Formats: sequence, structure tokens, C-alpha cells
Amino acid sequence: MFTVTVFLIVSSLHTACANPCSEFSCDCTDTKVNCNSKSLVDIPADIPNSTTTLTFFGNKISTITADAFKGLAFLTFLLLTENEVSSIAANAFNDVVALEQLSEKYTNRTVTISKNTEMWNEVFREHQNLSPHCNGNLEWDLSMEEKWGSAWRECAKCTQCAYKSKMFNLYEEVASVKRGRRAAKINLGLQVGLHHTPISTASYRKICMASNIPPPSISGMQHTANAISEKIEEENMRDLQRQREKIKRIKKIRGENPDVVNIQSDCVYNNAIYSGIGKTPFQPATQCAYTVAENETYKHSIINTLPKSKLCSKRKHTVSTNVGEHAGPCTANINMQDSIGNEERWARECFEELKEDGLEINEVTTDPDSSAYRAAECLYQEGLTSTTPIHFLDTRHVASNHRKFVNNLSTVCDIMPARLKVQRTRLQSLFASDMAARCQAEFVQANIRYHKSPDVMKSKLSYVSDAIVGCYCGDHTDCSLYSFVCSISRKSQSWIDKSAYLKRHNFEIELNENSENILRQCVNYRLGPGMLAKTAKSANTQKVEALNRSIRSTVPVNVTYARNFTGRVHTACHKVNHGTGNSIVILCEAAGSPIQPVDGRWGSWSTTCSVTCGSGTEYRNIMCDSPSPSEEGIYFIGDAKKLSQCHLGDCPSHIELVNKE
DNA sequence: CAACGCTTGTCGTTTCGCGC
DNA sequence: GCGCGAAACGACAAGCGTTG
Repeated sequence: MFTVTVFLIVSSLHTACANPCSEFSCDCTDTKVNCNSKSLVDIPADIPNSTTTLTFFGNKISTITADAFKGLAFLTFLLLTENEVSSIAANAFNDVVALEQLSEKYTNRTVTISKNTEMWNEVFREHQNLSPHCNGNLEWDLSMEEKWGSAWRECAKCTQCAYKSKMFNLYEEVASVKRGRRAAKINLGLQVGLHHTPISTASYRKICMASNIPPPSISGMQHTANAISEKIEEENMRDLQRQREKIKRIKKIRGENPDVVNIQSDCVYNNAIYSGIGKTPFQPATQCAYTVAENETYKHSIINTLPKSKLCSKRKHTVSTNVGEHAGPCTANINMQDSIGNEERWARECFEELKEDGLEINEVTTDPDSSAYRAAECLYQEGLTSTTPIHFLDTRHVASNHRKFVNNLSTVCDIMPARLKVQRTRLQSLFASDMAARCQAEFVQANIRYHKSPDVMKSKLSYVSDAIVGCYCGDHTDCSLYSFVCSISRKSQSWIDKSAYLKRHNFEIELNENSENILRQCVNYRLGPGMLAKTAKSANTQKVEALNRSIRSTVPVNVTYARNFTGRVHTACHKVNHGTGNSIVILCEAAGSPIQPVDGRWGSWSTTCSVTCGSGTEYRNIMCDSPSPSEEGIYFIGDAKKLSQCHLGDCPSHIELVNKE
């Protein structure tokens, strides 16, 4: 037994105006009858004939008899949701003028409302034509129902005559000019959604079953996922090209060379490495994605991504077998024996693709340990590009490495202001964090002020270096003159007294030749001319790292999506460029399953009276918010505001108010 | 090492547009 | 009306990885 709820909108040619509401069990105003939540088992027999709106929400109605709506010629709106309707008399709606829309919702079945409406309209009409005198009930023929992925195919039958409807597809189909059956939109849309999450076939089916929803078959979902994966890849490739063209246009408008672009790039790896430790000497599951984002606009759009996988979906690759050595398509695009960590190689492929679109690389921002810059350099040296590449390092990685450098320097431990080795070691760790933060803070402030003149910045920061050395030794004279973050001479307000790391430790290093040299060594790591040149633009790789996190969240490390890896990387890329919501809408459309626009409908009236007692003016407001229209949906048209008189009873007299006080 | 979970490939079945 | 072919889904088998 399953629950059926019916929602009907019928149109009438008349406007009712009689007084229908005398002596009727339901709530009744004018021509509106409200029978909601009254534990009704049947439709009441005495519904006024002039009723235009009739609601039966939340009752226990199971059967709709032939004369349930007899004589209700003016009915325009009928609501039967949250009931247990299992059969409807074939001629139940004979007196209702013109059936416009009917929707039906099963518990546990995914059904498109408009398709369901079409089905029942057709079933009622067909039955009426074939057996005009039959008094039987029309009901679902459950013996015939078919699941179609997440969607359903259903038909109806008559309880009395031999009428049996044809099968109806209760789902939207993907438009196609090709031959053959059409995919259900919901099945494609589902896969687009799943591509944005780490959930795949098995987990989704568990969710369905936990909710008592019959899930699609395992392989059916997988096949759809594979198809969607390819479509998403195609769409994202087109989108990346559009992003590249956009950058060119922006640079042209700025009056800059549109063929040269500043970039940030990084690689993310998906290795099920831990599964192999101590177990297998050979690790077959190895994937990576190299990504390039532009460093020209605040958006830092991704302009190229390169998924690389050693995983062959046919599982025919070994160390001695190369890509393309077996028949049919292969999801692996690098050989087993190749190094997955060869960032120079991936970067080169990325840059070559950009060059094909007429973009050459100028400033390259990478992690300090990346060899990607060498790719740009090689392309230039080989004469394939004509722009000299410049290498910059990600400032956050530099700060992190700076902390590690100071923390690992044994000489630093010796000058820490503490008596015991244990204390000094602990102080060194805090000092390293503070030193990295201090230098980064000074650098950021200098960059804000002098980013347009690198030479001035370099000169200012050389003074700052002296100030920092003095600062840690308790001398804030230089700080007050040159530091950007410790510019007040009184010690109580110095950087160290505000430091989260050092303020509790009464930190002051004894100044001598040795300690000064060590401190200078520490400061120079970050603010010395070499590192300043590498970080001059204060560029970072945060955008590509955001993509890396997005990829990790959609391709779990311990699941090897051999076939869908590429699709999931492209999904993550599209998501980062457009935002999750927009991305799903765009990708659904690309997959052939566009999300239908939602039209707005009026909500309920809200009233505000201009006075708290006596007579005043009343504004009645109504919002188009039930639901609100989607971006492409339409607003309901009409007056959203009405003006009328309101009366809130007599106001208390002056004497009454005085007595109250 | 066996049981189990997850993904993928192959084959069979069904539907539906198109041409004859 | 019939046959062909494309496309979709489901059943089943196989392979890899994890867990106890």
C-alpha cells in the first residue's frame, strides 16, 4: 500500500457570488472551503455548489467516489495533498468544467508533476470515451510499473471494466535529434549533482534505501556517471577556453598586452598510497591534476587544468604495458612507469595548451618546491614562446618554510633567553613562528605601501631588517623609525608584547656580535634581496590550492575513480570558477537536463494598520514569494499593495488612561 | 586469508525514431 | 507494419582494495 496525494487545479468559466457557507462542517469563507486536517475519511457530501477553492490537506481520504465533486461547477482550486488516496472514481470529475492541471506524488517514487498530470488527464478522458457508463474506480496498475533509473513508468486501470491505459513515462526526457529512447533528465541531473560530492553509486543507493526509496541499479548509475563525466569534461574545456578569452579581453581593455598572462599553478595528487604500505611493492592507483589560474584579476579564474591518471578502466596496464596498447578507449593517459610527480612535464603540457590559444606565460607563481617554472623557461629557451618568464614564490609557502628554517637552525637555540635546554628548544619553536609572522607582516605592509616601486620597497625593508634584529634584543629605537608593525618606541606596546607567541615569555635576546649575526641570518631568509625578488609581487597560489581542496573533496583519497577521475577534476574546476550552485545549473544544461525555471506565485497577505486603536489606513502587502521565482522564472503580475480603511476598536479615553497610571 | 565493498565491463532487453 | 540501429537500463561476473 502506498500513499497517493492529489493536487488539482481546475478552471471555471464563472465567478461565484452566492452565500454558500451556512451550516457546513468545514471552515468556510465566501466561496473558499477549508477542510484541512479534520481526519476526514471521505469527501463530505454537503460542499456548497458555489465553492471555488476547496482544500483537503492532511486527512485520511482513501477513495474518491463518483459523486464526490458532483455539482461543483465553479471549482477552480482543489488540494488533496497528504492523504491516502489510492483510487479515484472514473467519473469523479465529470461536473468540473475544465481540468487544467493535476499532480500526483507517490511516497517513495520520484515522479515529474506535469507528466503525472498529463497521464491522469489522458486516463480520465480515454476511460470516459471508451466506457461512458462505467462506474468503476481508476487506480494505479502496480503490476505494470517500471523503474527507470530514478524515474518511473506507470499505467492505470479500472476496477470494474477492462480498461487499461498505456504506459506513461512520468519523467522529463532529454531532448535529442538522435534515434532511440531518451534519457530521463532526472537521472542525468542526479549524476551532475553527485559529481559535486564524494558520493558515488554505492553510497547514493544506501541513502535511497535508508529513505525507503527504490534506488537505480548499480551499473545503470555507473553508465550514466561515465556519460555525464564526458559531457562535464567537454563543457569545462569550453569554459576554460572562454576564461582564457575573457582574460585577453580584460588585458586589452586595460591597455596591456593581451597575449601575455601572469599565472599561479600547482598540482594535486590522488594516491591510495597508504593502502600499499607493507603490502604491495607496486602501487597502481596514481592520479594527479595540474592546474593553472590567472593572476591578473581578483577572481583568479582557473584557465587550464590537466588531469593525469595511470589507472586504466580496463585494468590492462602493467609496468610493461603502455597507454594505447590495448583495444578500445582507455582512461589512463600516462604510462605506469612514468613519474606522477613530474610537475615540469605537466606544467609544460599546460603552458603549451595555453600557447595554442595565443597566451604566453610571464610571471609564474608556484610553491617553492615546484619545478613548474623550469617548463616556462624551457619553452622560452627553445624559442617556442617569446616572453621571458619570471618566477615568483607563493608567499604563504615562503612564510611556512621560513618558520621551519628558523626552527631547525641549531644556533638559534643557543641564543634563546632561557637557562635550560628544554626551555630554549620550546622558545625556539615559538620564536620561529613569531619571526615568520613578523617578517610576513612587515612584508605585507611594505607591499601595500610601495608595491608600485620595488626599489623603494627593497630599501625600506632593509631598514626594517635592522629594526627587527634590535626589536628581539629589546631595542625599539629602529622600530619607531622604520618598522611597519612595531612603530611605537615604548616597550609595553612593542610587537613582542602583542605577539601571541612571545608576549608571556619576557622575551629579550642578549645583543652581541654572535646573536646579531644569527638574527640577521633569520631575517634575511625572508627579507633578504633574494627572497624579496622571488616574492616581490606578493602573489600566492591560493586559488589553485582552493581547487586542490575541491578536488580532494570530490575524489576521496581511498577511492580510485579510475574512469570518472577526469570528469570529477573538471567538475571541481568548474565549481571553483562558477560557484557550486551556478556550476550545477550550467552543467545540468550542458548534460541535456536543464533545471526548469520556477515561476513566482503570490504568498499570503500581510496587513499593517496605521493606528493601534480607532480608525486608520490599512496597507495590505503581498509578496511573490510562494515560491519566489528563479532567475529565469516569471513574477506573478498584479497589485502587490492595497489601501483600505481599518478599525481596531475604540481608543481609551483620557480619563481611563489617567486612572490606569 | 576470507569476506565484503566498490567500480567496471559484457551481454541481454527494451524503447523509439526512421526508412521502406 | 516491419526491421534496423542507437541509446538506455539491469543482471551478472570480474577485479581491486580494505577490514578483521
